[in-house]
Amino acid sequence: MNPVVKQTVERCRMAGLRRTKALEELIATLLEHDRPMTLAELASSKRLAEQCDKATVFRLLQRLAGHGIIRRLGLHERAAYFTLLVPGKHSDYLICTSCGSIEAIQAPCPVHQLEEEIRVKTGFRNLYHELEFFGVCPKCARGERAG
Amino acid sequence: MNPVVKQTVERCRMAGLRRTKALEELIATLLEHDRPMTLAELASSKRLAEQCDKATVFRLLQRLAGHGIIRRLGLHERAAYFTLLVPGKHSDYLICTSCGSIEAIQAPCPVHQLEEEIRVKTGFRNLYHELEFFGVCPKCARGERAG
DNA sequence: GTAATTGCAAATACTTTGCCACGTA
DNA sequence: TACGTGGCAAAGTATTTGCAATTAC
Repeated sequence: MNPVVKQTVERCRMAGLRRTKALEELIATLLEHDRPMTLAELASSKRLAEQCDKATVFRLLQRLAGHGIIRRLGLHERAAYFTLLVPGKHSDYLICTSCGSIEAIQAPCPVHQLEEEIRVKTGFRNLYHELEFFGVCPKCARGERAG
Repeated sequence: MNPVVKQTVERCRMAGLRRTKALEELIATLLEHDRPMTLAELASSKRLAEQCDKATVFRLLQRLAGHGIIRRLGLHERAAYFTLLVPGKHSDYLICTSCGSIEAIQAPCPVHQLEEEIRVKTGFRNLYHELEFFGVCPKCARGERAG
């Protein structure tokens, strides 16, 4: 099993969750796609479609989000997106408003200092941020895909 | 009439939209609240509740977003949020995950340079970003409001 | 006069829950 | 054994659309 999957399942165990097949497949699926995914995408993905019901995936996502193992994101679509939180790793995203493609941005995030200032000035706890860039990708701009 | 409302309605007219009472009230409502609002909030706000149907507000929001007068935001809630785009003004937001309060952040946005790099490297068109900070506000942390 | 806009009601889309069966610890 | 989990189906919430009537230009 992929070491990050193993490590994440271990975090789930620490948090008091039971080690089920569905849990492992969900984490593996999120990890191998390496981008935020919707409930519908997850529930119909190869690993999970055969494994369990959509309601189960939903409840798993809820539990994992509650324990800080995954995070729920907005991203403008009607459906919510979920992304695996790997300790020490932070991602911002670049999203095409035409075809809906989503990719993680590699560049170092320029927001940490502002985040620190906000933490100090406002007294907010458990502060984190989300940064997304939206635009029309070159393919869509060329008309290769309709939007 | 508030000059920003007037100016924004004028932009709508330029874009080919008709000047209706509902349009003016919608823009005035968004402006006076000065924070992103949901369709439900807007449709039930004092100015709009008496003015028109929720479907009308929905379609107005759609049209305005299509013409770049307002923008649709994610913000983690199930409902979509909408914010007025005033030329030359950019806001990032600080959101309490416990009570749901939303406030605009005054500090200059630290993302412009990265945005420029992304524009150049990826060839994305019409690029813009959204930056939100989430956390638990001091009131909620003190237990004044349940979460 | 003509096309955009609106209201009402019905249809969708996505999420969330109830209840009882099942599996992990 | 006990309690977290899972399946199925039904309910809930927010969005989106059809169509005939109305209104801005």
